[in-house]
Amino acid sequence: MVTKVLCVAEKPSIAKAVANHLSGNQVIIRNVTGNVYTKNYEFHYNFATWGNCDVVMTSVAGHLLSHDFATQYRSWRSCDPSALFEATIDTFVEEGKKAISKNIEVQARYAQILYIWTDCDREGENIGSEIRDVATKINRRLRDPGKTVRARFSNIERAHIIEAARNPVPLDDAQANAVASRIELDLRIGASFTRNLTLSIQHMLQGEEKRVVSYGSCQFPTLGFVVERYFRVRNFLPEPFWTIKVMHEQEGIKVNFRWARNHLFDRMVAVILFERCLEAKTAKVTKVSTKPTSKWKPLPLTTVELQKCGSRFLRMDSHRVMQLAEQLYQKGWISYPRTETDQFDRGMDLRALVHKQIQGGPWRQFAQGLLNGGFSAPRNGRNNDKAHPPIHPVNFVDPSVLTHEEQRVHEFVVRRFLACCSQDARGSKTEISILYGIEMFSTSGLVVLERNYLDVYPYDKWTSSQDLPNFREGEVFEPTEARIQDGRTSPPGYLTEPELISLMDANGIGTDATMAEHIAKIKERAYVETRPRGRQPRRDDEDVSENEQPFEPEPARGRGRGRATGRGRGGRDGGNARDGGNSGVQEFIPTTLGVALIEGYENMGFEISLAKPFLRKEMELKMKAICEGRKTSREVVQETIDQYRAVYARTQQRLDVLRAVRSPRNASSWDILLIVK
DNA sequence: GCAAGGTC
Repeated sequence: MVTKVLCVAEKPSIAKAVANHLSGNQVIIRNVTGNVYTKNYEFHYNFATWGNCDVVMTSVAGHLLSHDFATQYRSWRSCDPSALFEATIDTFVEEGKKAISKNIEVQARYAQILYIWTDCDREGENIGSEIRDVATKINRRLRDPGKTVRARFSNIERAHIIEAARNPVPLDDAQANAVASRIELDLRIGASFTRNLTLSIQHMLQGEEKRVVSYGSCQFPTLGFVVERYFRVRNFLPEPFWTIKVMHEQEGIKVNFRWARNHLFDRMVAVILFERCLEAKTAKVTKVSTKPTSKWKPLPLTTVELQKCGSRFLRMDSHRVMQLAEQLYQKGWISYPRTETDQFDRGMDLRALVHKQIQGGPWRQFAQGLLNGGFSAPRNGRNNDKAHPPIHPVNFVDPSVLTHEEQRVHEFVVRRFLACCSQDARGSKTEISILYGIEMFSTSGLVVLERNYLDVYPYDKWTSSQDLPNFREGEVFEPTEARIQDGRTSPPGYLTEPELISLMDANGIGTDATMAEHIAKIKERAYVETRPRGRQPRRDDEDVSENEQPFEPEPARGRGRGRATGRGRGGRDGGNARDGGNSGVQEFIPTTLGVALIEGYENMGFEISLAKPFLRKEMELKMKAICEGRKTSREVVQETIDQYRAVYARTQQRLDVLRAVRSPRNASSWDILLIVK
């Protein structure tokens, strides 16, 4: 008898791709009643493990099961919110997922093998266990050893998929359990704190009665970043500094030289050094060098990068960018938009993808140029989620069939991809150093020789500077002008969306798919407000000379106070230098309520601060411990709940004080701030 | 009315 194998992927696109590879196009496609996205692919396949099989390949759409408190706890006033720490949690299939789960049941009934093809990450392992739960309920034999397996795959390239089909492995229950703990903790802690905060504070807030004051393990650290920057701006103390400016005019060109010491915070010292320069009268050219330089093309596009670029270049918030990318993906124009991978797989035929783009669009000729010899393999970044390639166009679409907003995101994706397949920009950089007294000064100039990728990627700026006059090494001249100039350090700017995303990314707050949602959530909750950043006034500590090339300028805003440098950024990208041209990008300012919440929890004196990103990191460590068998999921849930109970109790005390002291009528968010402090 | 994580 032929073995029946039921394969289930995490999403329809994977089911389709895998079915295509395994079936050799001998496939029957059936619709699934009640869900327009899910399809069943029926074909034959000779598995190394089970021989010739009848295969049904289908998919779920993310998690199949939902979790919520038992019905008696659902109403907000049904119980004390702290009861949710131990309330019964029901697991069920939500209405919208019933058709998919029914399909699994029907297909699993006579299957001998359940073959899970979810993404190879923790969530995927958990989704796999949900699929197994549904299938084994109908068909208990699938619980027997070796009857439920999963595929290990890291991309959907043909040879790789066939290799994965050859080597099924067991589902990793430890990983699935780790996620189960995460789900339970987020639900219990989020719901209990949210109900408690809302029911205690709501009536004191102006505006709508229905305002929710929520706590979430991702919302709060996100808000925390905004508040922290806010205070860094507010508490900033400008510090005076002094610098020496040297200008020399040669061949009719005015050249400004930068002091090697940049600036000093001690006026006396600066004046003494300046006087020594004047005493020397002449300056001597110590170095003239001209070297080739290049500006690297961008890395393949990840979700986080797409969101940051959306804010910077398209003036769209990250949430909107993701919505549009999702639409473009579903219409089949771009690849899967949720990816951490910034490396293209070797097996991918990138030239074929470039070829599709010669059909039209303003990038048509550039794409043709790549095919005519301009092509260069993309750079490899450091990240690979082993599930999805970088975001790239998969088909040509006439821009006129897209909405205006779709067009802009699509154009960015296409241009980014073509830039990746192009060559670095090349230039020539000249550096001139002089010794004036015993002080060093320098200037530099740039000539762009080959624009290459820049021609298709207008989001990067790299332009030739003014020509430098000829200086000879050893040449001595009397500078046209030398003066001492004072200035003050200026505060960093409020947090921008690209910066916030970088911080979340670096601290593991949210995932590529959810970061934008957390940001949208804290706006919706009125914890923060956004406004377009106006053009920053030119800072006086900014050494912008006319012949300075814009290549790798000093970090944008917020150069610190000399010793205590700058802001706490931990991102890979932490304040990309390209921020230079981003007037109009949104900046985040916390509301009084947002500040009150963070301050309130920060000042509680616990070793765990709900506002800081450590908690999420700790959660990550605990999940790892479960995965490696060092802890059980029960232990982790129990000890974490105990920690939060302590914080909850303390919160409760303060909220009680707050309620007692103020009558609802004349209280304001400021009162909350004062009292929780 | 609540979280965060998948996904359409």
